[in-house]
Amino acid sequence: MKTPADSLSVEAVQQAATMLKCIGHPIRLQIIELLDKEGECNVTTIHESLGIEQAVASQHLNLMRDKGVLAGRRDGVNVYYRIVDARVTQVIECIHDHCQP
Amino acid sequence: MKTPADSLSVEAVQQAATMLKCIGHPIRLQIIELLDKEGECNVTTIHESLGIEQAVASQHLNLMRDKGVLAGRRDGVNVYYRIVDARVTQVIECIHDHCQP
DNA sequence: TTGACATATATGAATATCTCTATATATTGG
DNA sequence: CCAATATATAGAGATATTCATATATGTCAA
Repeated sequence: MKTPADSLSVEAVQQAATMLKCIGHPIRLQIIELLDKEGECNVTTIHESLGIEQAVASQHLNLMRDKGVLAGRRDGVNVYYRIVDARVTQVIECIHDHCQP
Repeated sequence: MKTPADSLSVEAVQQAATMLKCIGHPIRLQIIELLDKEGECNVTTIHESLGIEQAVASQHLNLMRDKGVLAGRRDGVNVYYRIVDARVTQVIECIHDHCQP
């Protein structure tokens, strides 16, 4: 049985919900998948890999960066994004473990 | 390094995104928390515990049931909801492990 | 059957999300 | 500086969410 200590605070629930909502979108989840696999990708790689418009990729990337899920690092003309929220990595691996056929 | 086998199919990504979006809402995540802790709850317990309108609780519960996250069982005048998507339980426990202060 | 209680649904308004097109900004090579 | 490439942003239209109010439905006891 669970104990009261297993409950998250209201703020923790809010934060967790924000993070989950952030990755709870097909395109964004695919981006997370790609970044989890590749470690780091620039915008062009992402939008070409997923077959989506560059602007759409950029918008989703900026959204996830604003929520603290991703971070971007500019290298010359490219911006490389990576996952910075460790919870996201954990959730993704959890899903890999439990969503495979 | 990851292998191609670590990637989810497009359908699996869609399914996973739907599930994550489902629990990526403060009220729904709190409901999940409660059900994970208590095992089963009726609508009144949920809406009173969370301090939300009965109709709102019912709406979120029906949404999650429609997405296959929850199931309800009627016992007389009450309907008891429980988590039926094992992935959700895993993700919640994962979040507990990584979101505590 | 009627009343009381629990749950579900309809509806609408406010707000948010999503994606497209077009354009702007940034960086570098020449 | 200029051209080329990469990335970001603005604006708008379509769609989806969210939550409140009101009402409907279901169950049981008397």
